[in-house]
Amino acid sequence: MNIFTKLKEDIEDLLKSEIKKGTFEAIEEDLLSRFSVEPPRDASFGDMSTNVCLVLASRFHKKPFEMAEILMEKLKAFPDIESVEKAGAGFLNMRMKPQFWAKQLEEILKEGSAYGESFIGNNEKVNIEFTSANPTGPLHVGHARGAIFGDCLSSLLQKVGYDVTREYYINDAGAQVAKLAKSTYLRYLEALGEKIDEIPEGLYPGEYLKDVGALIVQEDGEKWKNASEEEYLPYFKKKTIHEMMRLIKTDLELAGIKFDVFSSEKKIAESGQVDKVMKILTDKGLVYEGELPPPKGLKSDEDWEPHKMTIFKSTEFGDEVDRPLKRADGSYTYFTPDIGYQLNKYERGFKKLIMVLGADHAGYVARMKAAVKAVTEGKASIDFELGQMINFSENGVPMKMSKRAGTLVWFRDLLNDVGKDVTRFYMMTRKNDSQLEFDLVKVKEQSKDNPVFYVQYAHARAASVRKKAENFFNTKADEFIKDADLSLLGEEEIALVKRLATWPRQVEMAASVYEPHRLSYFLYDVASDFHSLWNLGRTDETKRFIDEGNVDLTKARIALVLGMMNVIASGLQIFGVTPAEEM
RNA sequence: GCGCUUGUAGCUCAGCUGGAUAGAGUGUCGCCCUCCGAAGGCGAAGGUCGUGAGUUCGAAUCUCGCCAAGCGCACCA
Repeated sequence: MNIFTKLKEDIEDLLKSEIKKGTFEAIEEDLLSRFSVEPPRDASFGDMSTNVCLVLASRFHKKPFEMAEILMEKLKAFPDIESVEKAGAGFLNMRMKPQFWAKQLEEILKEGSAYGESFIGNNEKVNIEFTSANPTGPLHVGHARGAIFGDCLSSLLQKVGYDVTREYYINDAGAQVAKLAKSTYLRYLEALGEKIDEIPEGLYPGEYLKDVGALIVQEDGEKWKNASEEEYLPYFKKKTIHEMMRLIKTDLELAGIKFDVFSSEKKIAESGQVDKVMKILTDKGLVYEGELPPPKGLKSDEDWEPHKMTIFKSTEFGDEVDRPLKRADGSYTYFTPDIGYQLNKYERGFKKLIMVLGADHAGYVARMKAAVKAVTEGKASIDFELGQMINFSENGVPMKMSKRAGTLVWFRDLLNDVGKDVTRFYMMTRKNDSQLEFDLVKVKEQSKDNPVFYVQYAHARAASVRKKAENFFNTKADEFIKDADLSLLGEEEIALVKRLATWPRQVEMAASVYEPHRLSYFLYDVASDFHSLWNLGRTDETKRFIDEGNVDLTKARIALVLGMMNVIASGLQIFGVTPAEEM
């Protein structure tokens, strides 16, 4: 439960009843919710703060401080509120009673790592498409960010009550696939002992295709040796795609990512989806035959020959220029099947679509938004989350990556080197759309400037305290904290409870802006509070979590420790990171 | 030339979708272990929030101009 939302609702109810009593003038109902209840910037102001008087006083034809006077008295009567103060230009700052915080801790303990879940998503279906790397080889580090971000965003939206489908689009149709299959064929011949020259320009030279070639030899022997391209191509396409997807799925598994749906471009196209798109757009009068102007970035010395093609009037839906659906030779551009795919999602019941892409696909956004609007009559919306690139370095030395130079690092190499948990958490320490520095050496450092470590360390340390307490009480912690008297907790300890109690709000806020990275900062703060508390016990033995001379206080403190572990676990769960029991 | 993203402490970055005195880490300086995990804690110093205007009770946050960086701008996906 989000305690801020709860208090806001209570204040709204209060306003309504005071309007009834005639304290305030009647105003439109929807205005009554246009204020906020938030934690104050400075904790010394109180626990919760509202701008309700600033926002609404003028509507009631009152001055903010006048309205504040009136509300103060009413709020003081709330059972959980200890005191109310006016501040600034008309803020109301409230302090909650200690029992209130004790109740929050009880709830955290009851809910475990489920704490922070909510229903604001209302079980709405959301389709999140991410990764969707072409099945031409294993995932490389360039896919890492999108894959992890997409997965974490999915978990985050699930946490707040959306019905999330993680989806991967397999580009298994088109010219690239034929090139891929031809490359495999060369490797097949090679595996049969034939001498092949260098893989020709335009084909795929990747080593991993050798395995596919060898596999086909193993299964089919010389069956395809003298086959014509026409004969071998369909099988080699299918086989190679299948094997490449196996590699990709292995990589994903290593990263802790599990997709719900893999959609095949080929299958969707074969179902007539592309023709359907043409028909819908044509029927709406959004298609014409014509020529497009030369691209804006064209340098004057480059050639540009206009062709007559079939074009979608995407400018009617906010795009910069109209986009071609069919080339001059009548074949479809990549764009048309893609529209068909988005329509397919809509037909499967998704009205909320999210696509996670690299920033280099930014040009794709406007046209696809336009297309989705057109083809679903505005009933579905598609949001794009563009991830900026990662600059990889090793001890400060930038790593150059290129396929040609063969220095490209595979995603699996990254995962094996740095570890799944560290990689995932570290990706969540930056906003998706800002550039990320990823130093393969620094992310493994075990110090507090590494948030991954710092948060895990707090959890491991807490686990160690729990273990020690369990030895002391000779029972499981869950048992002996049952009769803990949480009112015994001191001010510093309550401060941590207060932070933990804002967790549901943090999750909701992060979810509402699709920014899971915010949670990493919150977890860092929780860890920091915990480490501080710990250190109080260094100089003052009575402040240790386990005070053998004070059994009751020890129980209450261990309850707090477990509560903190729950919140860290709840957050790490969203990130797909396993909380460390020891390090 | 146009579009998108970004610009906050020396460095790396947060900043709660317009709120109160702009925050962390790192680096620099000072302090705290006869051990519940010092892999940590406490404190000092450090900012004209790129820049110029505008919107209003109130702007790092919204609008516009300018400057700078990254990415993109074909019938390639």
